[in-house]
Amino acid sequence: MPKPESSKSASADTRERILDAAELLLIEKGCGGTSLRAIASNANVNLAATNYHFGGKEGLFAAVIHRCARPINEQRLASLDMLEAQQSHISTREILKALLDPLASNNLPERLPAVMNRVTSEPDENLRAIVQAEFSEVSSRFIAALTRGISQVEEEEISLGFYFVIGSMLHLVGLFGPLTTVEDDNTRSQKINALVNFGVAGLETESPTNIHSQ
Amino acid sequence: MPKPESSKSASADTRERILDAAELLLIEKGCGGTSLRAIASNANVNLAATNYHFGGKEGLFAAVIHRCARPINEQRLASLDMLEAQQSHISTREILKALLDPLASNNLPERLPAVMNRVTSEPDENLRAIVQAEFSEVSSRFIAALTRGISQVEEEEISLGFYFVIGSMLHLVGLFGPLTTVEDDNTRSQKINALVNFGVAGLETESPTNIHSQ
DNA sequence: GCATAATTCAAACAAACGTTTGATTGATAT
DNA sequence: ATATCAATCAAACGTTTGTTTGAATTATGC
Repeated sequence: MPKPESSKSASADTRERILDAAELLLIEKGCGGTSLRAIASNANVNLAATNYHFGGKEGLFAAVIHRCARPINEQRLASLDMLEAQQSHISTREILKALLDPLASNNLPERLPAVMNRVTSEPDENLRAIVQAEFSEVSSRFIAALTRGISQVEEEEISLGFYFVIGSMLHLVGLFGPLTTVEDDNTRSQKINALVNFGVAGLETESPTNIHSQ
Repeated sequence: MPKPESSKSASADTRERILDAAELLLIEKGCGGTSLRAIASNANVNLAATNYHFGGKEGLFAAVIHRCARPINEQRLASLDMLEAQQSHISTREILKALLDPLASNNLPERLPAVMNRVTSEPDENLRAIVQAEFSEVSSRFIAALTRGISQVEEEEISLGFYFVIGSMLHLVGLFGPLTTVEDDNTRSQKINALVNFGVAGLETESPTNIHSQ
C-alpha cells in the first residue's frame, strides 16, 4: 500500500491525463453522469489508476475543482491586493473588473468557466462544500471591498448584489460552452465587459448617493 | 398493456404521490442522483408504478418539470399580456416585475424555484431540451418587450442583459432552498424586489438615453 | 546489480441501477 | 354475474457502478 499523494516526477503525466479526461467529462456529462471507467478509457489509463492516484471518485473531482479554481482565484485576489495597495477608494467598476476580467484572458485553462458552471450546481454535498471552500476567500474579500467602496449601503445588500453578479457570471460562462476557441476571445471579453457594466449599475443603484429618475 | 397516459379519476393520487416524491428528491439529490427506487419508496408506491405511469425515468422528470414550470410561466405571460393591452410603452421595471414577482407569491407550488434551479443546470441533453422548450416562449416574449421599451439598444444587448437577470434569478432561488416557509415570504419578496431593482439598473444602463457619471 | 518502493495491470467484488415480466387485484360497464 | 380493462404487486432481468485485490512491471536509492 504505497503513498498515493504528492508524487513528484514519476507518472506525473498519468495524474494529469486522468485530470484532463475527468475535467472534460465533468463538463459534458456532469459529476454523477461520469464513470471512472469512461475517465480511465479517455485517458488511456488503467481503471485502478484513478483510485490509486486520487483515492476515489470524490477525491478525483475535488482535485479537478482545485486545479481549475486556484489560478483564477489567485489572479482575482492579486488584482484586488494591487488595487487596495495603490489607492484608498476603489470604484465598483475596478472591483468587478478584478473579479471578472480573468474569465476573458486566454492564458487560463481553456475549460475553466465550464467547470465552474457545472460544479457550482452539483447536488453532491461534499463537492459543494469543496467548491464553497475554494471560493470563500474571494467572496468575503470582494464583498468587503464593495461595501467599503459604495457609501451608505449595508453589507447585507451589497452581499445580495454580489450574489446577483456571481449568478450572472455562472450563467454567462455556461453560455460560453467548453468549445470556445481563441477567435471567440474578443466576443467573450465583450460579454464579460457587458457583465461588468451591468453589475456596476446594479450595485450602485442601491446607494442613496445615486439619483434615479424613477 | 394498458394506456398509461391521461388517466382521469382512478389512481390519480398515485401519479401525484410519485410526482411529489420525485420533485423533492430531484431538488435534494439532482436528477442523476435520484433513483426510481428511492422515489417509489418515498411515495409508498411499487417500483414498477413509476414506469407504468410515466414510461420511464426521463418521462417522469419531464412531467415534474412540466408541472412545475407551467403555472409560473402562464402567470408571467398573462401579466405581460395585460401590460401590453393596457399601455403602449411599458417600463423596464414593469416588465421585470411581471417576470420575477411570481417567484414571491405563495400560492405557487412551494418548491418550484428550487426545481428550476436544479433542472436548468442538468447535464442530461434531453432534460435540458425539455426545460428550454418550456421557457422559450417566456424568453422571446420578454426579450421582445424589453427591446421595445428600452430605446436605441439592439436586441442582442438586451438579450444578454435578460440572460444576466435570469442567471441572477436562478442563483437567488438556489439561495431560497426547498425548505422556505410562509414566514420567510416577506424576506423572499424583499430579495425578489432587490433583484428587480438590480436588473432595471443593469438593463437601462445600456441605453444611451441614460447619462452616466463614469 | 540488487533490494526496495512506486506504479500499472487484468480480474473480480458486491451493490445499485432502470427496466421488464407475469400474475393478481380492483373497478367498470354491459 | 361476468367479461374487460386499468392498476398494483413481488420478483427477476441484464448492466453498470465504485472499489478492491494481488500479481506484474517499472523506477529509485545504495
